[in-house]
Amino acid sequence: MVAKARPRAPRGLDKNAILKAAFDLLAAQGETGFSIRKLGAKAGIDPMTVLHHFGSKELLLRCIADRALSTVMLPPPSEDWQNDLRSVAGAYRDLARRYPRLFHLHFRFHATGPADHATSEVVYRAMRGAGLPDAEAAGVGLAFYAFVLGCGLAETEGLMQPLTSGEEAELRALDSTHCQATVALIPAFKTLNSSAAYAVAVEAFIAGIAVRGQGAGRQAARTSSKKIPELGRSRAGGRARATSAA
Amino acid sequence: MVAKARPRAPRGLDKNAILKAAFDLLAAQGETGFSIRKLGAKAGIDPMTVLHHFGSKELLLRCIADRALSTVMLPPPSEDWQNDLRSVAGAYRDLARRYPRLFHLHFRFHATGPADHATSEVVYRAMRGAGLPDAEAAGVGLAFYAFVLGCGLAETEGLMQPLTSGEEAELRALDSTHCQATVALIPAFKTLNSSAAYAVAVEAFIAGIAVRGQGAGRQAARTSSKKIPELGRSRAGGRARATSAA
DNA sequence: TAGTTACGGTCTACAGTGTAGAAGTGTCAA
DNA sequence: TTGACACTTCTACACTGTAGACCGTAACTA
Repeated sequence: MVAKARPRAPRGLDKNAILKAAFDLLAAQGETGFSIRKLGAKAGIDPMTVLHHFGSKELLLRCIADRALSTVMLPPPSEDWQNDLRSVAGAYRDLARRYPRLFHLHFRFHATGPADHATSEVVYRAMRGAGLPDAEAAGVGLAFYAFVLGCGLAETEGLMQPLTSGEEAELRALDSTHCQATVALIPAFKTLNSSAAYAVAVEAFIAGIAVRGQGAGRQAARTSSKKIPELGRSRAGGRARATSAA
Repeated sequence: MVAKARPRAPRGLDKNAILKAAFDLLAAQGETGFSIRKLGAKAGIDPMTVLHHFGSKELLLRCIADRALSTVMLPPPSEDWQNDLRSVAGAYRDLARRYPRLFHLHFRFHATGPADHATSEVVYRAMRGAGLPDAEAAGVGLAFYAFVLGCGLAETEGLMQPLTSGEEAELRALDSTHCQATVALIPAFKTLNSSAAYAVAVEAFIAGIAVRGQGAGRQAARTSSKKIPELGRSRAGGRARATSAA
């Protein structure tokens, strides 16, 4: 019994080193392959040391998400609100592609920390720059954020990938009278370019915000669109039916 | 030893009854409070019976997601593609609000089963109806789907809720020179109406798609917007800087 | 009718999880 | 020297998903 392998004494491992190890492990293995015990083994410390520093696994994950967010690079806001929105969208797409295994955390732990505030400031500034009234700028800004997060998550989850042969077979087996458009787009799905799709969708959203802002700026809106709802979803036209097939 | 409490014999519990119990448990407790053992206890069966029918917890969750999706009611596609998109957006928002504890599953297990195909057919049909070329219709259709899912998830995760007093204090503590727009919007955040925000964002996206479709229909586009990128994100203007504060 | 097979259901056991509580070890101030 | 304190580790508990063996019943075959 010469010496205990791990004396119970301070070892100079600061919180940041543990966080870095946790970040790397999660980024590499994903959430299913991530556990406090595995982290301890990888970092060469007792699992309970991790909890002593971070309180719980939940709080540790929150710190990891914050750390990922802090790597987001964003040019300073300019006079061109449209380009500012493109920058935000591009930065978050970058984030999703750099850390696909942990991007989903940004949905769970949103809007905590200064990194997020700097980004959202750009978004809200853009919404006002587009001419939206404050009452709409707040909501549409959040929706733009949700759009960007949703697209990033869709990409990390494989929704934006080109069709595999197995999926193609599944689509071809669909009733071509009821799924005419889906079947017609199969070639497009096979050659899907997620970067292009993302860019076009962002452009569309920005163009729509511009339309909305111009309308609000000139008059009471209600010029270009038949109706601009103030509340609730429109469910007009057609009897509702279940989408599930027989 | 009169009788074993649970004879190992068929008990008439079909897969569907187990699925219903699982659905209810997950919808009520959320994923953290959901386990095979708890489900077994609630349904009065052995936990292994669940696995015998569903193979694994993962596959069971997939079935639960499919079941939720099959409750989506959607009017049949009409001649008005804009209204069709509103219907899809409204139906998914409904879904998120009805089952907030399990909505996130639709990101993990996307596009499996006939229910989803019926919905996405409406989306792709709308994209073509808007005048988008097939190469764009596929990607923008998926992005619209990601947008809808993202907004739904944002709502279930609390991102779209009115500001609490604690969050308000946090925002007020921000540097008002760097976060001018954010601070200015605090009153709007306090009275945020998520239904209205959702509706306005959907209108904006639809309007943007209409603009894009008209441009593509008439000429080569490049009329209303300075540039319409074909690929990649634009990162023009300004030196990049980290958004994390000192 | 007897034998076989297939299936539904259960039991046990294993390797793993997060974390509460206690205890050891070092550093620094009083 | 004596506390107080922060850091680290150990032990233990309640819980998880699930592999593999086992049992009962029903249906089919010879």
